[in-house]
Amino acid sequence: MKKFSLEEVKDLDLTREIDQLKKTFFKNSTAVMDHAVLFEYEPKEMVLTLGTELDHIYFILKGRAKIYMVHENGKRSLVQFIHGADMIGELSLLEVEKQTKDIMAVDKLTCLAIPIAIAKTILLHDNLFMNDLSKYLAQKLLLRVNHFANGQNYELKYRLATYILEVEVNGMYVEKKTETAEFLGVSYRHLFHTLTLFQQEGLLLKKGKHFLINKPALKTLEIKNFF
Amino acid sequence: MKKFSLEEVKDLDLTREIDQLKKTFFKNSTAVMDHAVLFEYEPKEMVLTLGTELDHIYFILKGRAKIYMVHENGKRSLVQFIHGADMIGELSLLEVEKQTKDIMAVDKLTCLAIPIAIAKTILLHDNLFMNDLSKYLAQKLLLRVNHFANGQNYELKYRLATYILEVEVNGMYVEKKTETAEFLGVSYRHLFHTLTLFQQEGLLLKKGKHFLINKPALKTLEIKNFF
DNA sequence: ATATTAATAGGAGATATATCCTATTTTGAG
DNA sequence: CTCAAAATAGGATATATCTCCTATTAATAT
Repeated sequence: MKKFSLEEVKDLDLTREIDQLKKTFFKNSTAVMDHAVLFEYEPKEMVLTLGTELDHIYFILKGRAKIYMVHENGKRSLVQFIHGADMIGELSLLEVEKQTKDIMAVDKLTCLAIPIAIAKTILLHDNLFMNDLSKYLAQKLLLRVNHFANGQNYELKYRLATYILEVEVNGMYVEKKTETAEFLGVSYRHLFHTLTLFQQEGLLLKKGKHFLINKPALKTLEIKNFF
Repeated sequence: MKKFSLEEVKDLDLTREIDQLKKTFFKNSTAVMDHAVLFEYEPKEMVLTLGTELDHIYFILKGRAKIYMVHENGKRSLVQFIHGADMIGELSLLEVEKQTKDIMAVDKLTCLAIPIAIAKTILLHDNLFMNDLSKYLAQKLLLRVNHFANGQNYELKYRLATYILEVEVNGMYVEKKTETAEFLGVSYRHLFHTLTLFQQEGLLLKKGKHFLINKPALKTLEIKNFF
């Protein structure tokens, strides 16, 4: 993990993302920017580990990260992917989370970090920020509930078809299969089994390491309102 | 559904619950009380049906309700039970929900209702309320994610044991089995199968329609941090 | 009171998904 | 460039859970 001051930003090509932040979350609280620093994590680096006490709240500027819940029995589940404009530590800011979850960078991850103490004294008293924060939390809530409820109600083939249609790039499904399995909450083995079925049924065609997708066929399995 | 004005409250024995509301959510916005009315629903009455446009935001004073997500395929999943001090319509207030979910009263349900327009002009500008609302949403988020992630990671017997220990009254498990099945997100049939296993293993003993629980034995299956 | 609906109870069978292996290939670190 | 760690690939088997039945009993509404 590397730290940068905001002055060093120019070379990092993050001015657009930071301007965006100022215009949304910090519209009325530009003062917090005086205390902001940048944190940069390497792919697969742990951003937080279970139970850490947070001293900053993060706003993701670039890159993606995974939030895991670690279970008693040693297993863990991917709770969500987070990325641009997502926050880390909002639950700590509001003092509702006993222990932080595991968070791991996926790509190179750059965050703007505000000391929690500053956030508490400035942001929590900024009504515009609180409105944004509430909306943000409400959206998260809807998304998560949708995601899990779908997982409970549709078997993998429907979720997988929907997911592939969502992340497809130029008619190709190029995501890492390990990541897909985690996101959909199934074992890697089972994902593979279903992928093989999809090939047999002509929904997918393997091209090297990736898959060419049969969009119309996949559409027949698609779940509406999944995302 | 019956409507009451706030003046009729005395006979309903809700003064304590309303005082509580004033002290928390409305601490700084007692003005909204001038526009508040009371809605009372009968057991099993639908409070909202899918896609209704909400004109009030509700605060539950008494009773319980179930929130369902209705899926494309006709199935539905219980998203959560809500009860005293829970809100209905917060997502509409924040304008993040396209369509409301199905909500059904379980017992007799009494809510204090504030017109959405009033809530938007008063509550959304009340920083204390916004803080409470954010905390409320953050807690909901944690609870839901926990619940579903647990469901994904532990098989029924662990969740059931944990649930029974949570809702047990004087050493008896008296909940309706249909409700338990919905809450734990499994088929009624499978719940029953597991209940039978529990009896064979001496974790439960049927007493009429209810079950006498073997606490120490159930404890061995309990999931920590489930609720 | 009577009719209807919901809850309880459980048999039989199917299946979606997990667990546990073993190999090969690819990627990343030093 | 080399080695270790992930990712990909898939066989075999087990099982948690579902679906589809059929009764019986309890609750609720007319």
